[in-house]
Amino acid sequence: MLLTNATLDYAKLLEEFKELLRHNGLKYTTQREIILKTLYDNSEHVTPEFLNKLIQEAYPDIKVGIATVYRTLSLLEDAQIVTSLSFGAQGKKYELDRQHHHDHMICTMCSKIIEFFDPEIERLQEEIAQKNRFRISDHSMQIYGICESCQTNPPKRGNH
Amino acid sequence: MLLTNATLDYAKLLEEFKELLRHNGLKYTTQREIILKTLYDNSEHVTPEFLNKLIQEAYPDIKVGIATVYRTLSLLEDAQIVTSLSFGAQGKKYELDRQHHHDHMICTMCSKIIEFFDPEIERLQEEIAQKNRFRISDHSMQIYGICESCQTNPPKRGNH
DNA sequence: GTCGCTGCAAAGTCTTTGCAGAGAG
DNA sequence: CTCTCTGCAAAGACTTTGCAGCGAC
Repeated sequence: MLLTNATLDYAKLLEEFKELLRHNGLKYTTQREIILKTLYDNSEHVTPEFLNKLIQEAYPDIKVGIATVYRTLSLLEDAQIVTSLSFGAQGKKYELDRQHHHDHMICTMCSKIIEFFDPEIERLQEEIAQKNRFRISDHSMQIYGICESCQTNPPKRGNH
Repeated sequence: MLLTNATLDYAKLLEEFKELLRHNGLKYTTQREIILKTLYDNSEHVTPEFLNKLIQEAYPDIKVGIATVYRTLSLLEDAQIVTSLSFGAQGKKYELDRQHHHDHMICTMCSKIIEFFDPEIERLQEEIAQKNRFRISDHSMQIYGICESCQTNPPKRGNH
C-alpha cells in the first residue's frame, strides 16, 4: 500500500498548467515552466528555498527569483497542482499533487518523508466527519518517528 | 467518539510542572504558573500571541513578555505537557496535552478545531508504521473542511 | 502596445536571542 | 549569594509586497 512514485505524464501536466494560465488570463513564462518542471523532476517534498536551489543547479543560465518561486507555488497550490505540508519546524514543503491522495510518515531525525495510503483510514475519516456534520474539503495525516535507516545509521540533515 | 473536554485536575498538573522544574534545576516563577494556568483555563488551541492576550486580560497587573510565552511553551512542549499543531497559515497553536491522544478537524472558515479520537484509525496507523519498519514517536491527523455552523452561518474570524 | 510578470530590495510576520536587571532557591 | 528568568529590543528565518522595467500575447 506504499506509493513510491506515481507516474504522471509531464506533457499532460504542462498542458493542464497552460490551460490553467490561459483560463485565468495569466501568462506562460519561462520561470513558471521551469518551476513546474523542476517540481516534476524532483518528486520529493521541497521547501521553496530548496526548489530555488534545484533550479539554479539545473538551469544556471536562467535567473529565477525566490519571490517568483513563492508566487508560483502559491498559484500552483491554489490550482491544486501542488500540495503543501507544514509541520514541526517553520516553513512548508511542497510536492506535485499526483492525484492519488496519500499521507505521510516523517522521520524526525533525517526529515525523510515516506508516503502511504490506507483506504480503511480514508473511510473512517469520512465517517467521523459525517458524524460531526463536518464537510470535508481535505485532510492530512502525519506520523512522526524514526525511519528504518535512522534506527541503525547516524542521522543526517535533510533538505530544508 | 468526540472528546469535548477531558477532565484534568489543575493541582495535579501544577504539581507535575513543579516537579519537572525541580528535576531540571529550573525555577518556579509567577510567569510560568500563569502561563500554565491560562492554558488550563482555556482548553482550546491557542497561538502564543493569543495566549499572551488571554494572560493580559486575566492578570492585568502582571506583565508577561511574549518571549517568555514562547520560551515557556517550548519548555512545556519538550516536557510533553502541551502539544502543538501547525497547519495551513504560518504559526502554531498549542494545547494542554490531556493525556488522551486525539486528532483534529479544522474549520477553514472560522478556524474552529473539533477534536476526535478513533481507536480503529490509531490501530491502522500502528500497522502501517510497522509494515514500513518505522518507529512511531507521535502522529497527528487533521481533517480540513467546513464545520456545521459555518455551513449555515456566515464565517467569523477565529483566534489567531 | 497592453497588461501581467519578474527580480530586487524593502517590508512584514512570527519566533528566537542577547543582555542587564530582577527574583527564586 | 548564585544562577536562572524576565522583559525589552534587536536579530533571525521565512514570506510577501511595491516598483520599474521586461516580455507574453
